[in-house]
Amino acid sequence: MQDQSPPPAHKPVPPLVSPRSENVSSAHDKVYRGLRTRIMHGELPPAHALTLRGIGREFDVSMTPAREAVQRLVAEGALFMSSSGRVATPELSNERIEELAALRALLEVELASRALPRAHMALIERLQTINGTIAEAIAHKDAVAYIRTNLEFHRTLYLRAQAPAMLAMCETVWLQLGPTMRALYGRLQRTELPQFHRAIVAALRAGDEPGLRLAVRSDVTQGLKLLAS
Amino acid sequence: MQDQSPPPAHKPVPPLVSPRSENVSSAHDKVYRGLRTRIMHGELPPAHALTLRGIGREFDVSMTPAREAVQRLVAEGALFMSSSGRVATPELSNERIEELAALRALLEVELASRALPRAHMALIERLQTINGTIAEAIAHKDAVAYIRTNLEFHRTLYLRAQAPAMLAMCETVWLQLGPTMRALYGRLQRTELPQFHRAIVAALRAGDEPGLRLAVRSDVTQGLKLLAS
DNA sequence: GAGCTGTTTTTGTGATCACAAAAACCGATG
DNA sequence: CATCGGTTTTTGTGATCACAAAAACAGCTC
Repeated sequence: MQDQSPPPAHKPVPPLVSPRSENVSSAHDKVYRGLRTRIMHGELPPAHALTLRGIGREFDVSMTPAREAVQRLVAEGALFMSSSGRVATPELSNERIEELAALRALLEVELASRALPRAHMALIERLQTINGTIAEAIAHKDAVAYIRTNLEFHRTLYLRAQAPAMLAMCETVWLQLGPTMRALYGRLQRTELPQFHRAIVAALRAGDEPGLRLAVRSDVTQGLKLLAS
Repeated sequence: MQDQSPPPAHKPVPPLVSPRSENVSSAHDKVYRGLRTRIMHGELPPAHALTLRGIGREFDVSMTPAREAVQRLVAEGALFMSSSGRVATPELSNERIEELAALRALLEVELASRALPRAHMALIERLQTINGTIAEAIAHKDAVAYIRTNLEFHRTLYLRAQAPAMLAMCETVWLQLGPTMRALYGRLQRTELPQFHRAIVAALRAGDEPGLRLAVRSDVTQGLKLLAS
């Protein structure tokens, strides 16, 4: 009976590899950001289930930071939590999608309108470059790359609006739509490049505010109308 | 001091008062909702600091659910977290307040517009009743009651819009403005009852959509314009 | 062979603990 | 009297554990 009653057992101090030095930015933030970009970029399909222990294993942290990250994403609508606490990416109803599309239109038209007077040449050229990257993603039939670069186009423009709270709300909507957009563009297999993006650039160049508002509204609305099929 | 040398003895199982039976809805939700309504209703001034252990003591839970609730509120912008992890109610800059006011106008005009075709007589009468309660709160110089009933007026109307995602975003904005509204109305000491609320009710009764949009926009904007003083 | 029941595994929840860093405190010194 | 130094206290962070409930699985009966 060598180890009959291991009295201490109380070894709660694990490695402790000295987490200081270097701005690790708190482990749960790493998990939060990792999951957030994955969801927003459409790397996860709708109704994809996640487990806290699985997340912890993947990001090499314990359950505590994983839970905080998940809670935060649930609060933002990026994940849905069942009554038993299980979390999964949302499977949106048609009414919900239409409502989120209306929200996108409302917010993004305003953001674009505010960005217009501050849009200089360098910004417009950057937007055109991004448009080229989007065309590449479409040519490669890479849905994730398409979603990511498409959002980058919009964010680049809206950053000029100098309206951080409004942009944050906008990104929350994108987050909620992430898995749905993946499912949508995944089965859509579009081959044309976004026509409205060119209209946006043209309106910016011309300083045409009504044209810009219409182009943004059309771009935001068009993709999400196809799901009625 | 007083080296008790507390023998751990490994007794991690506390009372465990059988949390089953009854839908306790998970302890952190109780904390979240409690803090959320307190912040939204303006019971806390701006820059009011909170501690996890203090929250846990107040709601009679441990630090874990308190942390989750705080994380969630931070994600929604209801609390701000310093780099060292301390949390406090936000002290908004003037630009931020103006931006949030613009967001309120954008969202609430749309919500009111969507609610208009569904607004029946019972709703209009309910709104008038709430207006009476608001007048009482003003008479009693009760800032918290004023904020609470004022938000109730708006929420009652917007619920008819059948747009839950939009209403949720709207409430997030209210949440961020809670402490600021307390500070504002606290030192304002207004005695007149809200003129635009009557305009909203009148426009609803007349089915006048442009009038409704203008009235809502004015009501939302007016209060927050005074802070330039 | 299909359906149901009892068991086993998985999973979320909340409490506790050790630790690091920030904050508060407090005394000594110029 | 103010300021600086060190010490003590407070506070957030993350890991771990026990437990309950849900899910998965197995075995048994009809």
